Amino acid sequence: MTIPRLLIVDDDSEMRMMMVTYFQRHGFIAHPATSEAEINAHLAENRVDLILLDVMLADENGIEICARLRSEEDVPIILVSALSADHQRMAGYEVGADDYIAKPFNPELLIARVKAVLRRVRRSPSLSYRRATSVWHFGGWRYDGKRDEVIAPDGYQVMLSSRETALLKVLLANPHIPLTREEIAAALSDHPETDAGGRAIDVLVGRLRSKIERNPKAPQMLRTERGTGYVFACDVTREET
Amino acid sequence: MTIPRLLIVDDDSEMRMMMVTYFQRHGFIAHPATSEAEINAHLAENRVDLILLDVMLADENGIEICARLRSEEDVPIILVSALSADHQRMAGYEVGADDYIAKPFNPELLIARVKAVLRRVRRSPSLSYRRATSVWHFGGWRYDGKRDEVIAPDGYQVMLSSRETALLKVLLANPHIPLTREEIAAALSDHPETDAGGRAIDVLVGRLRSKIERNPKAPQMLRTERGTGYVFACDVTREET
DNA sequence: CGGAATTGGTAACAGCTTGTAACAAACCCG
DNA sequence: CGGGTTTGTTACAAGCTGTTACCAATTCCG
Repeated sequence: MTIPRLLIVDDDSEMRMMMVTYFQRHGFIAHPATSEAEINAHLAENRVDLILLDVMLADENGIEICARLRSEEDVPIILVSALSADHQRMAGYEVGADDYIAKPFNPELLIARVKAVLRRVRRSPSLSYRRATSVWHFGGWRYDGKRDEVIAPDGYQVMLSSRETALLKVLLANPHIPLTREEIAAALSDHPETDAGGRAIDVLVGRLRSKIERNPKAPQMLRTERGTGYVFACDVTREET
Repeated sequence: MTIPRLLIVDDDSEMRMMMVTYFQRHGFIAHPATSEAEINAHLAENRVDLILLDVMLADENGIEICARLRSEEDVPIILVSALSADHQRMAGYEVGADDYIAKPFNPELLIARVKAVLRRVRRSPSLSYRRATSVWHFGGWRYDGKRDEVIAPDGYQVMLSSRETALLKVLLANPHIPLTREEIAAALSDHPETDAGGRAIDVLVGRLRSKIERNPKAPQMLRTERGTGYVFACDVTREET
């Protein structure tokens, strides 16, 4: 676990430096900033784990800064403000702040809340924009969306019809999420109403099972959720390219 | 984006139902619970995105419950409490809560803070938190939550229906803890009120007994607690994988 | 202690959901 | 066109689940 890097944004120099030294003394890396320009300059050059942003800066508005940052970045932001009325807090949360802390604050509590946000952030892998890849792996199987090839764990290629392939793609896009027949039908077709009457999805599911399930009578991956629909109960990974 | 699923834990029935309906009216899926046993029972069977946990329950301590949940699970937790002193809030954050909200609270602000936590959580790959399924052992039996396989002590596989499996999971999540029929029904169903009338749970228990008890007439594991409900009187271990 | 009342067990049943074989229509491609 | 393939429909069988009814077990209470 690396040391968390904070950016402390406050235009009151005494408060700013007090916070910086306080966090440093508690094992954080903390840098000061006083304006949106400084935030941007710092972000351009440094990794930051969390921004502590005062809402009332000299002639800038922390809420607006937060909104602008959020429109581009996913950096966690905790707003700090002497304005503690509910509607002011709401405004902070509405522009995407992770927390809103009223001044004056208990320094220990501030650290606890910073840690709470970091804990949550650290658990989620950083969101990185990844080029869409077309090769999927699931339970030993491999599906190459570019060539439309489905390869079984034993290496043999399995031939799927176009409809079966389409169903597989829908399932791969929604692993572990129960899908109703209606949702599947809608995802498969530009004319969802076509499937209105009948059991088309059931039959389609059955046919796909017969090709990709080892024992179609006791499906491991393409499970039935009685009363709901079907779930693809299988971890899916997209191949890095 | 799927609808967020909340679990509202409060022992004051008026407050609990008020919150549940309020969240439902704002587009959330919300389920009530009153105790740690109910939380476990619900988590065993349902996806949950966030738990709103009252700190002062009848004879349980929300802080301790939070600590126990956190020691195993990564489900987001917001603590709610009438105790708003700094050291009490600190205690909440220290056991891993994502936020700590004082009662009485502004309902709109509560929703804003719930959304703030969910926003942060949603970056993670799996949309909804689901209790980690692994392999469970109990009295010589083995249940593989991933494959949904139940293996008897003699090595043979026993086929359970989906409802029977769901019941087994609830029991495994609460060994040695008496569960009322209502708690079981609530964990098994998205619409607890459906089971209102009848003996569905009794019959379900009977069917499960007939499959996993050596002598269903004198159940060793799935015991009846007359006047209360049922207990899973069996040590359960979760295999580390 | 004994009879009534309460509580739990379960067989039987009915309603509903799902699986799938069989058929027919549509489609594809030479 | 003409054969093979794919796909939706239908019909039936099988399975799942809640309800009811009845009986057994337990508890209550005079």
